[in-house]
Amino acid sequence: MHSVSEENYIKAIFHLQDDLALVSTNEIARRMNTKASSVTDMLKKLADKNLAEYIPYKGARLTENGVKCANQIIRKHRLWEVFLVEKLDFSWDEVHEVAEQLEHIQSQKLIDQLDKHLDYPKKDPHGDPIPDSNGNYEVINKTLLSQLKNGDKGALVGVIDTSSNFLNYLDKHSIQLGTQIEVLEREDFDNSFTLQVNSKSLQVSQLIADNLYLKIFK
Amino acid sequence: MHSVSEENYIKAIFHLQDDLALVSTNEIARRMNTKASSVTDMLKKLADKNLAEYIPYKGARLTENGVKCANQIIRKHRLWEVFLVEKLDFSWDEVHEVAEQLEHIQSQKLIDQLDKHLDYPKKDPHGDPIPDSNGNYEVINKTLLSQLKNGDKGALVGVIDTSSNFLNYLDKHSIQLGTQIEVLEREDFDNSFTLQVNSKSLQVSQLIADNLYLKIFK
DNA sequence: CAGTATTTTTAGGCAAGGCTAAACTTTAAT
DNA sequence: ATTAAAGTTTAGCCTTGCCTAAAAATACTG
Repeated sequence: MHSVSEENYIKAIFHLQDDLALVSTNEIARRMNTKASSVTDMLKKLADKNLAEYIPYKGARLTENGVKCANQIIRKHRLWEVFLVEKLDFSWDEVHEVAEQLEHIQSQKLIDQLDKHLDYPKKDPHGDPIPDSNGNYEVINKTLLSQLKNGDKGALVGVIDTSSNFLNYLDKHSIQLGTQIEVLEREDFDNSFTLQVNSKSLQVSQLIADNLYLKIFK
Repeated sequence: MHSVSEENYIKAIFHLQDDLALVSTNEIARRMNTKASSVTDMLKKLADKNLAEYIPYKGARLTENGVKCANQIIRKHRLWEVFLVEKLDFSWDEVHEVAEQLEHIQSQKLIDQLDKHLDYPKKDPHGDPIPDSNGNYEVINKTLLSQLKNGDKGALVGVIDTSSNFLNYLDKHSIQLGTQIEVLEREDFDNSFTLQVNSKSLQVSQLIADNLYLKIFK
């Protein structure tokens, strides 16, 4: 199989890549907290293993093989997150770090049985879809809060940032998956929003609006 | 914290050491499937970190610190084994390899919550005691089958070898924890035994008798 | 107790994965 | 079209953990 380091690079490229576009060395380095030179080394290795396509000075993208691999890692990560929240009473801001470790455990039976034990969940605690054992997952219909206009209304179905800082902020305002949110006013000057949430009005910055996914009510 | 490799050495020394006696470099190398020279390197490192006492050419033993550390690793290993058997329907011969990986996950909360989720088990699926979070565990009153005499009788409370090969052998003869075993006859020539198990008579070699722990009926 | 056998350590190397500094491409801007 | 800035790669070095071969220490044996 692949080393932990390889798996982490695969995951990073997967999350950064947007369809056909190449992901740059620097983008990967930023996301992984390493140096560009280390990324170059690894990209060569991933290319050798046919996990990524690498064009020097241009960037890299995962091969079909690499995508398959990424999906399995993400499946494991998200299943463990569900386990931690549902069975071990972790809160949604505590799971990421531990799941980062658990996702690298190698055992097909383990992950199959875990999936079954959790009753084949479709989403993780942050609303992200869990790939099945073939790598397929439900595409979730969602829109970034920052793209909404006055009067738009929806329910929270996902978050992008899964850091404790951000999730604690949401908890503080009793915002969780499913919470209904309405845009009362959008301030074009700084892209901040005035929202109606839990029967209260709440002022949020662009950064926050850029990290919340809603399912819009028509 | 300590690296995976360090943890594995600590565990190996712990299992090999018999109270005060020093464990030799070669013993450790054999158990870890590495070379003696690698062991020497690591013993120096463990000594530097005050996890082991190392006397060149003589051997090593864990310090109090090292023992504490070993107990925590063993606690994690055995709790995960219980989890795999009780919650994910693994059989007792399948758990070891996966638990070897899971025992290195670093998260105090994870292990505390897992313990709670499993309702604070006292023994793992092979009958071995699970240390509590302070490193204390119940001493189990047990005797090696190979030390019994004709007519002795008891119940299986533990196994030493946890390999699939051995555990499958036991499964084949429907021997599990709690199974009653009586020594019908001991053959002094080759230390083999004729046992009464599950209302049948069973011939076992010394190797097998050396891997079964019984609690003797008085 | 001398000599051999065994065990252990040392010395030197290798692979993975990271780093810095220098060299080289590409991009952007005059 | 040059040139400066930004991005990327190369070269060389480091650490961890492992290895082999040789040297050193200890243990055994007659």
